[in-house]
Formats: sequence, structure tokens, C-alpha cells
Amino acid sequence: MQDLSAHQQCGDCPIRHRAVCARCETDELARLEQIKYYRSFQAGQTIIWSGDRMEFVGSVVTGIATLTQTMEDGRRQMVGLLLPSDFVGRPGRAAAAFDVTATTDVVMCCFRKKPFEDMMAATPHIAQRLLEMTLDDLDAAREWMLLLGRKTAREKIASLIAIIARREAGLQVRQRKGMLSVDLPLTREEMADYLGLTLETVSRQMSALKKDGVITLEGNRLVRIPDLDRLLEEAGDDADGGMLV
Amino acid sequence: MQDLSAHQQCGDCPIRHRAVCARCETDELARLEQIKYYRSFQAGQTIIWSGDRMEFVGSVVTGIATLTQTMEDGRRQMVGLLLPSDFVGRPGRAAAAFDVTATTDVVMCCFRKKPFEDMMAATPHIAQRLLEMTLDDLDAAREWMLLLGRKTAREKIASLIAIIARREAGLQVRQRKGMLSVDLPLTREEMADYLGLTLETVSRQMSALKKDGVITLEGNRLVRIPDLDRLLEEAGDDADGGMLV
DNA sequence: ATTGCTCTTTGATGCAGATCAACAAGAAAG
DNA sequence: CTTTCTTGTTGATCTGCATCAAAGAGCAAT
Repeated sequence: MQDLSAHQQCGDCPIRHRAVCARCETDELARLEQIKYYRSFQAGQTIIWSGDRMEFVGSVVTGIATLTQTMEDGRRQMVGLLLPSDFVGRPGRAAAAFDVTATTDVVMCCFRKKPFEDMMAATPHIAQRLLEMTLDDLDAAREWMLLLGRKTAREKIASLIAIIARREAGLQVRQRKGMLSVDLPLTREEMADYLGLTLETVSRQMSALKKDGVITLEGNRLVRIPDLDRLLEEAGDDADGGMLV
Repeated sequence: MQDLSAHQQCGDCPIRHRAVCARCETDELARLEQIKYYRSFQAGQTIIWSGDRMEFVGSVVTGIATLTQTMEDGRRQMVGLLLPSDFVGRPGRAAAAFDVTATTDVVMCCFRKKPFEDMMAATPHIAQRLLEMTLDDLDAAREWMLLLGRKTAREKIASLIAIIARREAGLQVRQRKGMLSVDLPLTREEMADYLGLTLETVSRQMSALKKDGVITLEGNRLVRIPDLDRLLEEAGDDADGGMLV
């Protein structure tokens, strides 16, 4: 089920300025354009199985995917949420360490691993950008460790909503005018997997935050945030939300 | 309290082949040698405060340091354990995101940030190695997310011992001949901060693992592991311990 | 030897979140 | 319109770990 029809120009790409190719000059981009190919995945489909040989790396162009780890007895923990422009795969490693699953329909811009590695060795701009993105991912993972290890269920939910709001808002921390609203890209169960909770606890805490006026729900997915500061307070973050750059 | 007397040659450095300089040629090493300087920190001393301007980056040469995050009400979560050869600091970022604290006496090989960044831009070997190390750190952080989000207290303790054993053994997963023993570099409280537990729970689970013959204790710090497979089983990891490379 | 540390162990009790269970609300299929 | 499936909500109960509390063990200083 692959849609290979789209032969988009890199210049028009919606993630051109944020993905691993962000720093590339036009000639470098032209070379990438030659080796790239698009793949589409349906919602629910597994993109990469943990332990499998990785034959490609790539960027999420549209849609949302998750990175998860599963124990033998079935306990699951999501270890990353992949939004458009996020990079998938690890150059220099043969086997995937985590499952990658499409949560919505996903289009990826892929490169076979070997040509990409060669390209990376020859193109410092790609390696530089990948380093920058990896350092960001590492900081995000470490923030998540605080959440998983020390926050209460209520704080976890508030943090998740705040983080998704921040990422959807294009990294603007504050946006006081008008009421923020966030379209949660996750089911209750996926939220639970991300937060280290059960889906019942997620549901209960969502209801509690709604009852206390911290959020409003419109359907199951659309969350409105009347007061972002209030939400951040509930999240237990210091006021600035931890954006340093 | 800085010991600046040691003017070690990079060629003799104990972390020469594993640190950020691992891939450097002799001429590159010579340039690094010119801008490096050593700093010593006493056990318990804070090396970097979260939020402070980072004026230097560097590698742990000897000793053990921790990376921690603290909430306003005092809840703490360790987000990284820094052993010799690990890199501290983030090129391209002005302020530190986490506290770095010396757990034992620590010697660091430091570079002022700006010269190091310049050097990195000019020396692909350094950037390459840093990318590789950062990707490893990211994988480790994600493994830790599974531990924090889904493992029981007993599994957490077993996992910690297994991971430290693996790192101390120089990344050899198995070493069946003779009994493994591990010198825990952490107090019970530090273990608790790392595992998202209280120190009482850590103490209880250590006692339980000892009672069940999974480990033996010699003093408070020295742990002997009669059967590594048994320990890995208790850790809830799949048998291979997750080493992919 | 005694005092005062810090670190660790162990016990008693309480609670946040897991587990078990039932039901509601759409949405898609017949 | 009814059936079935998926997803979410809510209630009742259980339990693993936190919390509160006290005491032991090792070690340095006096």
C-alpha cells in the first residue's frame, strides 16, 4: 500500500526547513533528491519492527508515528512521538532498536541506508543537522524521564497536553491571545503507553482536569486550553516550559 | 580546588579511544591538546548548574558524575550517569539544561565552548564521534524510559545492577567464567533518584534480591553476581541485554 | 571510649494508581 | 433500523510503593 506517485520537489517540501536536510545548499539538495523516495503507511501499520535489519532511514513528511518498546509480557512504553520533520533510523547501526508505528496515515521521505551514510560522510551539513536534531531528541527524552519517574498521573496528563500544544504551535511557548486548542493525535491507550499509565487512569485524569476547568473537551480528541499558565502549573514545570535553545 | 598540575599527553590518555576525540588523527589531537585543560572536582561538588551559562564542554576522564533534574518542590530524577569518556555539555546551546554533579572525585578534560565549537566545525572526526556518542546516549535514555515507565521496583534494581555491570565490564555482555562483581558507584539515595523510587524501596529490594540469592552483598557497595542470566531475567530484559550495535 | 556524623535497614501504615468489571457512545456494516 | 466493533467513561476493589518512624552500622573527630 505505497503511494509512490508523489514526486515532490525538495524546494516545495513542507519540512524543507526543519528536517535533516534543513542546512543543505541547493546542490546538496539536488543530490539528495536523486536518492530519495516516498513511502506511505496506513494508520496502524508498523513502519519498522524492533530487531529487524534497517534498510532505510528517513523523515516523517506528514502524519504521526510512534516509537515504542515492548517487554515479553506485553508491557509497552512509548519512547518517542514522531511528528513531521522528525528523523527515523540510525545511521551506522544494522538493526532497529524500537518499533516504529504509524498512528495516522504517514508519508515518509526515505533513503536507502547505505547511500545516505555515504552522502552523510561527504556532506557535513547533513551530519551537523542530524547531530543538532539528535541532541534535541536527547534533551526531550531526558525531560520525559523526569515525567515518567517523578510526576503524578495528573501532572503527566497536563505535561503531555502542554508539550503537544507547544509542538503544534510551532515551538512558540506562549500564545496568550485567543484560546489555544490542540488536536490530540493519540488514543487514550496511546497516551497511557506514552505516560507510563493505564488507559483508565488517563481517562479519569482527563475528566478531572476538565471538571477543574483546566481544559475543555470537544469530542474525544480536541482539547481547548483556556489558560496555558494554569496548565503549565498543573504540569509541574517551571513557568517557562523548559525551552532553552 | 582545582588540580591543574596534570599536563597529560593525549596519546597516553586513558579515555583516548572512547571519548569524543577517539577518531582524531595525530594532527587533530595536537590541536585539541593546545586548547584543552584539566579540572578536578571533589565528590559532591556541582560541576554545572542547570540554567547557568555553559562556558565549557568536556569529557569525564576519571570518576563518576550524574546528570539530574529537580522540580521546584524538590523531587529529583537522575537522567544520566557519566562514566569516564562520557561527554558533558552541548555545543550550540547557551545554557545548561541539567545539573551535573560529581559523585566521586572527578577529573575532566575541558574545552572552552567557543574554541571547541570552532574546532568541531573544522574537524569532521570530532562531529562524527559526537554524533555517534549522542545516538548511543539517546538509545540509553529510551531504554531507561521503559524502565521508569513500566518496570517494577525489583526489576528496576536488577536492571541497574546489570547495566552498571555491563558498562564496567567494558561493554562485554557476557563473562561467564568466574563470578562477576560490581562496585556500585552510587548511594541508595542516588540509586533511588536514578530509578524513580524512594531510598527505602531501593534498600528493601536490594535485601530481597540478596535473600533470593540473585546477588550477594559485600559491604554496602560491592555486589557479586553469581548468575548473570538470572539477574537479566529478574531485570525483565530479553536475554541478550539489548546490545545491538 | 564517646560523640556526632552519614548511610542503611527495617517496621507500620496510607494512598495513588492498577486491576477487574460494567456500561455508554459513536461509527461502520449488514 | 439493528448489530457489531472500537473507543472511552466510570465504579469497586486491590496492591505496590511511598511515607512516617525508629534504630543499627561504620567512621572520623575529639
